[in-house]
Amino acid sequence: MISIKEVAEITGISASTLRYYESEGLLPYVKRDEGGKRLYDKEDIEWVHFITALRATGMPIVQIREYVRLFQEGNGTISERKRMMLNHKKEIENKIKELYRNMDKINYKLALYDILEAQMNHSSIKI
Amino acid sequence: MISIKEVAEITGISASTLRYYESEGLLPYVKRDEGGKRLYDKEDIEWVHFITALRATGMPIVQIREYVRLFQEGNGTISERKRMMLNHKKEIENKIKELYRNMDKINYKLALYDILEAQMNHSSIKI
DNA sequence: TCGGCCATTAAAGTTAACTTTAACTCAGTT
DNA sequence: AACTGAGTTAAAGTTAACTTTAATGGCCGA
Repeated sequence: MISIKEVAEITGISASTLRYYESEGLLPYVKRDEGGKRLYDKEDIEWVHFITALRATGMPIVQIREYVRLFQEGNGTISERKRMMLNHKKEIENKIKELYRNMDKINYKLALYDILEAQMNHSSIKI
Repeated sequence: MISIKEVAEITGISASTLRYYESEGLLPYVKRDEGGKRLYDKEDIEWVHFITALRATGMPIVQIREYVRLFQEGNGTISERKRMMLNHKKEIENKIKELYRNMDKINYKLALYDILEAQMNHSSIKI
């Protein structure tokens, strides 16, 4: 059972963001000590890591909250949760494809710069 | 020379966003007709497409503005512009790598769901 | 000349995801 | 007893990138 500060250090998510995530229903059941301070166990940390992966891939907080809600409902929601993850995986794949497509345009620009520079060298013009 | 509405239709960027981009210095030298209405030529449309690629890959508007500023300065800034594009390309590559890394975590979750579902089928529990 | 459509600007509003602040408490140290 | 450091909450603030609104005007066909 570790403090919020330690979780922040381990996960790279700031203490205030951890509190914010909790207030948004992304981290239910975080325990407290006698003084009311948050205590995180190993499972909580794993969960923070997973949430971070969902966030880093663009899943909005409302959707993560919905996922957590389904999780709390129990095994009856497994197929729905699986469907959510499959959908999200497709979105990530699309995002990657779009990044590649747009990177092509930047590569094209870079190729033009190579030609421009070559021309300038050829005509002895210094940039 | 086409209207803002047509450019919006062609590029998928709304007219208000096109005006916003212009006000932010991303689209300099857009001409006007006698009535003060914007007129876009082929080059402008290409530029909108390129800006869109930069935006879609996460380049912030301030940085695009800086790129445009260098472009307007002329050929003396070619190496700097090329450097910017190379940097941005690296950022996109990193972004893609991070997406793959995080997708792995989602794939792991999906594998767990497969196991869970298999177990439930085996024990004749219906979800 | 009227309605409809398209345009203009400046300014205000929106949205998501945090972050910061203010006021307070509590535990341990000197 | 005072200080330090970490925690708490609720509320306000921030940021980027747009979007919407309000007030205005030109043009064109019926």
